Amino acid sequence: MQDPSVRPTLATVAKLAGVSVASVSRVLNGMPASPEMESRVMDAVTRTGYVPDAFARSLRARRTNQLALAVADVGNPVYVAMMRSIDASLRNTDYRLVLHSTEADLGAELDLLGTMRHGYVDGLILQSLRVGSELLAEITKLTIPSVVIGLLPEQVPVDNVRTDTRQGMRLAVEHLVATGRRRIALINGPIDTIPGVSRWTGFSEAMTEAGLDVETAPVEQSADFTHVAGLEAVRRLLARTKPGAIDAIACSNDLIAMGALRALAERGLRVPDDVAVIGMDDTDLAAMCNPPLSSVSTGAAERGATAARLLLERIEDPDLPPRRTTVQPRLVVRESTVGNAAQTEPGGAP
Amino acid sequence: MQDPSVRPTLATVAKLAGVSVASVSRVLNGMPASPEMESRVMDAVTRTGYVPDAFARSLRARRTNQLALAVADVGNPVYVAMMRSIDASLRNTDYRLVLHSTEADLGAELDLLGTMRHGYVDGLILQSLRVGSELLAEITKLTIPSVVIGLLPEQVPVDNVRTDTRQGMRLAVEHLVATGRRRIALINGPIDTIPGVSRWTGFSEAMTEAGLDVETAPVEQSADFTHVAGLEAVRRLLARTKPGAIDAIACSNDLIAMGALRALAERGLRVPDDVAVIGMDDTDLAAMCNPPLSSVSTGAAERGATAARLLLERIEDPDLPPRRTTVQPRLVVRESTVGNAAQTEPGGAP
DNA sequence: TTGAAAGCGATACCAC
DNA sequence: GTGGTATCGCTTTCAA
Repeated sequence: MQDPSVRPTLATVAKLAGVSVASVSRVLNGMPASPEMESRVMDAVTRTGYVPDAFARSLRARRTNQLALAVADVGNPVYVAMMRSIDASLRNTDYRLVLHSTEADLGAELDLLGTMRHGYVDGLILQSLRVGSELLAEITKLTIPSVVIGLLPEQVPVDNVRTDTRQGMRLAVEHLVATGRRRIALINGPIDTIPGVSRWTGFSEAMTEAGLDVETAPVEQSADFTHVAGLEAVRRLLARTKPGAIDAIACSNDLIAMGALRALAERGLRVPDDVAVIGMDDTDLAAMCNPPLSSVSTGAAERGATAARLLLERIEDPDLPPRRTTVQPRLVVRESTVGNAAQTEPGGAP
Repeated sequence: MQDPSVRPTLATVAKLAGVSVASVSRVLNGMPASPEMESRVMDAVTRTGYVPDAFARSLRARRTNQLALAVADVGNPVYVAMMRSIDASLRNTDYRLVLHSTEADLGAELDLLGTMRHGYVDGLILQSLRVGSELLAEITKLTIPSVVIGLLPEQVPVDNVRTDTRQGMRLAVEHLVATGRRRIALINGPIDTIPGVSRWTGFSEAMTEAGLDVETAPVEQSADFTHVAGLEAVRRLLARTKPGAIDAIACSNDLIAMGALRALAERGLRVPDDVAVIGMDDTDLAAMCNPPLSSVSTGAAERGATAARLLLERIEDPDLPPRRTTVQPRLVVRESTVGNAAQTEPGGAP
């Protein structure tokens, strides 16, 4: 072992082995070399405790071995699930993951896209709730491979992973109808967001197809997609409707659904006996609820894994045409809609 | 604007401005320069759209502007809270966060510590459940500034952030006793882990001090700290004890407590009327439970923020003596122990 | 104040 | 197969 206070470099190793730095580099990168050379180099490497410097290598090789992941909120279970599966997808590659939380703030997102130009990552996965024209402009200007998770307009030439929440909400309502519910309420998120609109559309379509009147259906808007806002929305809903007027609540996501479970309990209503509740996203929370929450999976993990795959493919071949992947929602039945439910019941698009 | 396909470098800017690269570098780094020089450079910079290359700068400056964060499980709400607050702490610095999930696997942790030697980060925050001798050996060998979140032996000269879960469990039991409970059960995690031992110790101490018999107290071990394992453990507990034999359950964490809420509901037992339940960690989940879960906060966010601060300080001054910070647990009362509880009730060490 | 030039540590090209 | 060396993009002496 050498003096540990100064980090050994290729030159250190080369000198000790009595060979050139070029040879050391070659051996270390698995290029052809004589057995004699190999053993001398490897010996010197272990004796010096040499480890290549990531940045020097990157500077030369024009490759950082880093990918950036930007999520709206590192605290939200849906995004956590995505992160997790992206992390898992990268485990057998030599990419590191640089994490950015944008707090769903446009300014932060724009900033982030700007910093990409410093070239500290080989690619970017951007998860964004609302992709407006401003953001879009920056995204298309990006010079590094990138994948957007979220709803991108059709013509944008950027790899995109999305999920069909309109269809997801239809699955939810169809399930409620199939299990005998007729007085179905919707707790939607803000209607001025893309997710809000598509959920509303799905609800409306499914209700109509079931021969139920959407016009008179109780619909309440939650201030946002959080538990607290959901709880308050359901309280309002229950306050303004007659007892028994509602026998099911379709919620825009699991957090809101948890609020619903709570609000119903406060009123002494039993789930699912009096009122069925279904959520959306099928986060880890759903299985942990009391009672366990039926939910429509929006495939967060699958979306994450797909995004990772698309990104790696594009890095491999930047000339690939832009690709668009849609993850189909899937119904997961638990006890909040069916008392003695099977653990899981497959569902999905026809 | 230049040809966008080739990234402008300092040389590009220098040529356009008709000055030397050294001058451009100086201006860009805010070193003294004539106003004339400044305007010429800045003009050329905007015209070329120049942005410095992160890796080239790092290679030269011996500073990566990156910190590594290794957590046992990016899916666990406690670690998510830590991540979040670390991320927030770094927001106003120019450090990026490289995320690693070790899956609580020793091999993965050792691997990770090894990769640190590639020098791609300026510092490391390592959160680990069980710091054994093997891991410890590697940690002390680390040549970069690092902070460990978790229980480190006293003599280890590494910055350490910890929480006193023994005291935390005492707070939980004292609260149960203070609210009239006497037949208190403990659902502990694996007793062969550090957290498992300290929770048991705290439980035992508090019970004894309250004049309750620990020997006969119902204690069940959960296979791990997850919801499913907790649910099963509580089912076992209820199966082997007489109805009414238990009027409170202290749980080793919130996930287990959620399992308890569910298991009690399955038996038709009311919370808190029949049985009080208290969790630990005070994760986001606690407030979302039905009923909302009393919990002992182990200050995940605070621990994260502290770790970040310690790390930045050490990077600033590597000669600082090793520091050890303990975050005191804090009781948070919700409805699972007290029917009509105040939202939060301050508590803590004497 | 400004410019020339020497590295930082690794890779890859070009002779031998 | 091996060694010398230019180069990646930037910072930082050292002179002028």
